[in-house]
Amino acid sequence: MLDAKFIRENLDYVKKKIEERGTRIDLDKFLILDEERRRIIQEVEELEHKRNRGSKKVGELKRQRKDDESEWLQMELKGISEKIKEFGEKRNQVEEDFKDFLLNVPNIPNDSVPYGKDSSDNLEIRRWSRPREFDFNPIDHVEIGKKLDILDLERASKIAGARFALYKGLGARLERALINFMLDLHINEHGYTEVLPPFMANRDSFIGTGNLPKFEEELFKIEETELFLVPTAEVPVTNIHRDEILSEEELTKKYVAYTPCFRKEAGSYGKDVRGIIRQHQFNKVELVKFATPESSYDELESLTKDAAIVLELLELPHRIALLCTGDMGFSSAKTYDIEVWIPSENTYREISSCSNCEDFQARRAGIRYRPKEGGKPRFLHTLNGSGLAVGRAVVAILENYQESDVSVKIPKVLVPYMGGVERIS
RNA sequence: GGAGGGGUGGCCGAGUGGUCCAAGGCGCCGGUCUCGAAAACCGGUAGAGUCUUUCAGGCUCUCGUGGGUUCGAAUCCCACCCCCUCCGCCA
Repeated sequence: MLDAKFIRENLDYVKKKIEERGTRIDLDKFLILDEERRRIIQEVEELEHKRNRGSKKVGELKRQRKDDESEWLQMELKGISEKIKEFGEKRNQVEEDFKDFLLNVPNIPNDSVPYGKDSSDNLEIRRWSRPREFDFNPIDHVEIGKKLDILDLERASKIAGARFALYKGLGARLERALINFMLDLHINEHGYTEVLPPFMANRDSFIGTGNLPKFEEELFKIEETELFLVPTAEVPVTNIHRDEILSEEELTKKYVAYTPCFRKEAGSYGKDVRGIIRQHQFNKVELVKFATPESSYDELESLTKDAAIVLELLELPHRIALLCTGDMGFSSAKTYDIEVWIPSENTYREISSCSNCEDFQARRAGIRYRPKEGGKPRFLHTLNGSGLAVGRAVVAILENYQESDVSVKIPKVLVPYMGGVERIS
């Protein structure tokens, strides 16, 4: 959520920045709403002031046993109270419209974000290693999974439907090994605190991160309870500190969490239908940071590095892209995508997305900190990034590490996590 | 699921219709004392919105949330949410 005062005072700038994202928002409507809101606040508060003063007087009169005068005044005040109620309803309505409007305005891109329409305008920042050249015809992860009997998509669809996976044997083991490897790395080497949050969260939490009210159709909802399955650990973990005031000394706070993620993938019909690239349920290790405004962009760089190191250690070729204004998520002010090489598609595919949301989520979720030098609490900056998407890491390993005999070598760092297994064959 | 208890400022906790502009304590900040520190003592310490904007102040709201009663609600009434204890069921 943007600061209403900031929009009011920087209308042209905000307009331009929102347009750069390719979002159309009628900010003139906002101005009208804002003006009406402030007008009605003034009206109501003036009446309330009158009433409060009068009520105090009634108390005095009663103590002085001036019952007639009091009676008179009470009658007058009753009228004012009725008016307050009437205006109050109007005020509530306007405040609600005002808030609804703000909750649907996306974040402003940081000035370091390049302008662009879609993913083709993203800026490649760097590449790590080169795709391997095969001296045989490589096959895709679906075939590898079937031949090695570690991935059974037919039976998964019998159980739950399309876009679900059933891992078996060393396939399941590989998924689990990756989760543990990533968690240990971020905990031990990068200083994150491990958390294991609920896999469902309530509406307020989803509003806090910006997934609601705008993107409800992408979520799985548990009807009876008003809970939603988390589409990413970003939701429960960022909300750990909702409505809290932290002290500056505790910042930067760094959390890492493993959760399964549930997404309806509405609007992606016909996209990535083969394999396990795009699933309704997948595993992810997520990094979340709470930082001061002054440090958040440095923290974004280090967070992205923390995520990319996973791929370096797995020795998987990848590149990092700075997303352009038109390709960023709703809550983000700046995002780096990390993309891993997928041989069967002859291209890089997103495996991590690292964002600085600045104070956008903090304002929605009421997450503040008290500055060291004292004074008013300030909204802090929230950051998050995949570290990494586990299913896609499995795809990358199977395809990049395949041999001509359809066996798959296990990356060195994972062998201990695989109970010493060095090859799936 | 049943019964009972409870949600008050950064934290603990008192407060059953007007002087609550929320006692007291802890913590924090400043001062006195001291070579310095501790202790003691003194003083100050919530947030949001809005207006005027001498950036200082005025006003309004906030005691879990939303309604209601009343001239006036932390306090009375209704609904909901959350936490705790016990019982039942269960991994």
